[in-house]
Amino acid sequence: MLLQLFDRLNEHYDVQAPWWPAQSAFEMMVGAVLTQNTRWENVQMALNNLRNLALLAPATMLASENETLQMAIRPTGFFKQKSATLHRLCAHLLHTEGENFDRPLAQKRQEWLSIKGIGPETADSILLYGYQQPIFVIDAYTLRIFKRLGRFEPSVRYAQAQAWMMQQLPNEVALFQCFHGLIVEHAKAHCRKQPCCQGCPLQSECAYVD
DNA sequence: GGCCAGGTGTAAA
DNA sequence: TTTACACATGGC
Repeated sequence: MLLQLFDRLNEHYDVQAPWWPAQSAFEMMVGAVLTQNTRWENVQMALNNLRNLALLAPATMLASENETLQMAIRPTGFFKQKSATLHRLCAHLLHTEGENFDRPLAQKRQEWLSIKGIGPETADSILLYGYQQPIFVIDAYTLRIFKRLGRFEPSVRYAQAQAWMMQQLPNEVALFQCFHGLIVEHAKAHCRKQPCCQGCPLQSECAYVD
C-alpha cells in the first residue's frame, strides 16, 4: 500500500533519483544544514553567496571567518547556530577524509548525530543523498502528509515514523531518495495549508486534518 | 503586520 | 521521557 502511494505520486511529479538539488556532495550537506526550519528559496540565496565567495568546499569554508560565513548564510536565518554547525561539519569531513566506509550504517549515523547542530533529519539526509546509504528521511512534510492520511499518530516520533516507512519498503537507495523527493514536491505543490485542494493526487485518501 | 518555513539544543515539568 | 521555548530571515 505504501508502494501504491509512491506510484500515485510518481505519476504526478517528475522526480528522478537522487533528486536533491546540488552540484556536489558537500553542497548537498551544506544545504541540509541551511534548510533546517527554512524555505529552500532562502537556502538557494545562501548557497549562491557561498559559491560566489568560493566557500563551497570543506577546507575553504573551515578556514573562513565566522563573520564572513554568517553574512553569506544570513538569508536562511539562525545564522549564528548554522555557521558554527557548518564549521563543525567541515572539521568532521576533513578529519575523517580517506576513511573507509565499512562500518555499520547505524554507527556512521551516530557519528553524524554526535555533531552539535546535526539532528536525525539532517544526519539521514546526509547519509541518503550525500553517501547513497539506504535510510529514509523523515521531515515535516512527511509527518504532515502521513498524519493527514491517517497513517501516523498525531504524536508519532521520528524513529517510529522512520521504522514504519522502512519496514514496508525494499531497502533501495534510489527508492528512498525518490520517495522523499516526491513527498517534498507534493507538499510544496498541494499540502502547504489546507488538508487538501483541487488537483491533489491524494485527495481521495485525505480525510484528516492536523 | 502576522504567520510560516524540508530542525535542533536546552531547560523545566 | 515529554513539552516548551529560543534561534532569525524572507516571502506572502
